[in-house]
Amino acid sequence: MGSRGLVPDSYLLPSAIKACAALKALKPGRQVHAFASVNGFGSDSVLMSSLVHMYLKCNRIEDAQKLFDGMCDRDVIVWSAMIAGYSRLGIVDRAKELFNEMRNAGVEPNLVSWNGMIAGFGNAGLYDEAVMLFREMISDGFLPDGSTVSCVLPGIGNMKDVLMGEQVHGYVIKQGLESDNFVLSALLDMYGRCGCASEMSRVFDEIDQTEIGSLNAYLTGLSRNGLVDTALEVFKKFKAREMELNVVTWTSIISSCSQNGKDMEALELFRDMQADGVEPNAVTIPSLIPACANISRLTHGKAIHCFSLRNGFFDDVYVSSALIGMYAKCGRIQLSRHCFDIMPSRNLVSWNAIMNGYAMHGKARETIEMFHMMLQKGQKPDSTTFTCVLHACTQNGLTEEGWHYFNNMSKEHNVKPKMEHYACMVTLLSRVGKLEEAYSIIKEMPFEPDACVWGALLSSCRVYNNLSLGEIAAEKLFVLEPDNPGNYILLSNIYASKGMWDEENRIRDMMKSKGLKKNPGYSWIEIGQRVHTLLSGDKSHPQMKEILEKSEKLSIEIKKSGYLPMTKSVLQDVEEQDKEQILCGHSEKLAVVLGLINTSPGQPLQVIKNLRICDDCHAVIKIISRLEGREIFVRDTNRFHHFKDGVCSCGDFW
DNA sequence: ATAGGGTTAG
Repeated sequence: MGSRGLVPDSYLLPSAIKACAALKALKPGRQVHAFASVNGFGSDSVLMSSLVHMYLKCNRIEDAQKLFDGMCDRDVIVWSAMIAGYSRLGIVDRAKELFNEMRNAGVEPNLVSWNGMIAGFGNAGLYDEAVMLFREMISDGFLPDGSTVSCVLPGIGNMKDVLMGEQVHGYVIKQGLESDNFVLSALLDMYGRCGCASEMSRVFDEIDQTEIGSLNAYLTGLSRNGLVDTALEVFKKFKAREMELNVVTWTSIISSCSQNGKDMEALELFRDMQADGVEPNAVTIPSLIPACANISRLTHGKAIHCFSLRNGFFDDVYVSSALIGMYAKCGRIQLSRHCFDIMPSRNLVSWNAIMNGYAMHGKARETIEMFHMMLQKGQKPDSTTFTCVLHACTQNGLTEEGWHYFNNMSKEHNVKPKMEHYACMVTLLSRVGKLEEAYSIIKEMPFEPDACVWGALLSSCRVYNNLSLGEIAAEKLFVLEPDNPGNYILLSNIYASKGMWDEENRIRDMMKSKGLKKNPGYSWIEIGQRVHTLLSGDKSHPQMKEILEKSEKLSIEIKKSGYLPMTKSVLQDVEEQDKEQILCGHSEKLAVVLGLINTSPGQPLQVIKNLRICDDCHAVIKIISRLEGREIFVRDTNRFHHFKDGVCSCGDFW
C-alpha cells in the first residue's frame, strides 16, 4: 500500500492488528501500534481496543493495561477483553475488580463480560465460584449462550456435580444449543468426569455430524471410565470412516492405552499416528513414555527421549518429568536424576517424579533429601509427595522417620492422610515385624481399610509367619477381593510354613472351587530389540538347552562360593531334591541366564517380574552379578533390585 | 467497512 502512495486509515488498521493477534505476532503488532501513534490515531477507541486485544493475545497484560488506562472512551467490549485477559491467566481477583470498576464507570456488563469471568474462575480451578457466577448472571436476567455453557461445564464435571450437569444439559436442549460443537464436547466431558458413561454415550450417539472435538471428548470420557476397549473400537470406527483425526485424538487414545495396561498398543498407535502424518506434540510424549516404562523397554524410552530432544519438547516440564519416571522404572535412577538436574524449570510433578524414582529404588535418604530441597525451593508438597516419602521409609524400614512424616503431613503441610498413606504406614510397621502396631493403625484409621491396607498386613504376616493376624487379614481380603488368588496363596503359605497341611489344603480347595489359579510367575527381559517372556517351570523357550547348560555351569560355581539352595522358599509338600529343582525353574533365574547367553560380557541386564522376587533368586542373582561381572536390574511388583558386585541395592530388606 | 468470549489430549 505504501509503495502505491496509499495510507492505511482507522478502518483498515484494526484488521491488520487482528491478524497480528491471531498469529500472536508481537513484533509486527508493535510496529502497527507505532504507526498508529505517529499518525494520530491514538484516540481512536476502536483502534486502541484492537491493540489491547492484540497485547492480551500475546500475553503482554502490562502493555494492554497501560493502553487501556490511557483510553478515554472505554466501552463494554474493551472492558470485557481486559476481564477475559486477566481471567485466562487465572488472576481472578483482578478480573472481578475490573468487572466492578466497569459497573461503577456506568458501563453495564453484557453476556461476553460474564462469560469471560466464568471462564477465568474455571481456569483458576475455582469451580464452585464459576457455578455461582453462572447462577448470578441468570438472576441478573442474562440468557447464557453456548459459550457460557462450555465455560461452566468443565467446572461442574470437576466437582462431579451430576445434578447441576443435568440441569445445564436440560437448558442446552431448551435453548437449542445441541448443534454447538463446543457445547457438545463440554457436555460429553462433563458426563465422563461424573462417571456417567451411559449418559455420555447417549449424548454421543445422538450427534448427527460428529465433529472432532466431540469425538476426542468422548474417547477421553470412555477411558476415564475404564472403557478402553470401547474407546479403541470407536477410534477405529472413525478412523475407518476417513475422519480427519488430529493430535488430540491420537494423544487421547494413546493415553487410554498406556493408562490401562495396553502398553504395546500405545507404542503401535504412536507409530500409526506418524504414519498418518499427524505430528506428535509436547502433550503426546508424556502420554506415551509410561508405556515404555511399564514394559521396561529402555531402548524405546531412549528413542523417545531423543525424539523429544530433536523436536524441542525436552524443556516441557511434563515431558522431562515423564522421562524421570521412565528411567527410574527402567532401573536407571542416575539418568532420572540427570534429567531432573538439567531441567530449566520444575513443578510439583517433577519433584514428585524424582522422589517416586528414589522411593522405587529404595533410596530413602535421597527421597527425604529431595523432599527437604523441594520445601527449601518453596514448592508445596501434595498427597503424592507424602506417598513417595512414606514409601521410601517403607523400603528401608525407617519407622521413626515414617511416623514423623506421617504425623507432620497434615499438621505442618495441610495434607490430610489418605488411604494410601495409611497403607504405607501399615506396610512400614509390619515389614519390620511390628505387626500388632500395624494392626492397631488399621483399627484406628478414620475410614474403612481397603484391600491395599489388609494386603500389606497379610504379606508381612507371611514374611513373619504370623498366623493369627494373617487369618484376620485374609478373611477381610476374601470378602474385599474374592477373586484375587494372591491372598489365598499367602494364607496357604503361612499354613504350609507351619506344616499345617490340612488347613493349607482347605485354602487350596477354596481356590479350586472358585476356579482360581495361582498367577504363574513370569519374567521378561529385553535383549536387543526383542522382549523374551519366561514362565516359571516352562521349558518351551527355543534356547532352553543352552539356558540349562549355562545354569548347570553357574550352579557349580555358585555352590563353590558356599551358597545353599533356600529350599524353605518352596512351599510345596515335596522332597528336598525336587524343591531344588523347582527353584531352578523360577522365571527370574531363567531370564537372567538367557540374558547372560545372548549379550556380550559386561552389558547390564534388565528383568521384570510379575510377582515379588523370591529369597533364593535374590541370593543367586547377587552371586551371579559378581561371578559374571554384570549389573543386573530386576523390577518386581514391589520395587527395584539393582545387583552389582555381589550385593543388591535393597540391602536384602524388601 | 474497524475491536471482545467457549470445548476436547498431560
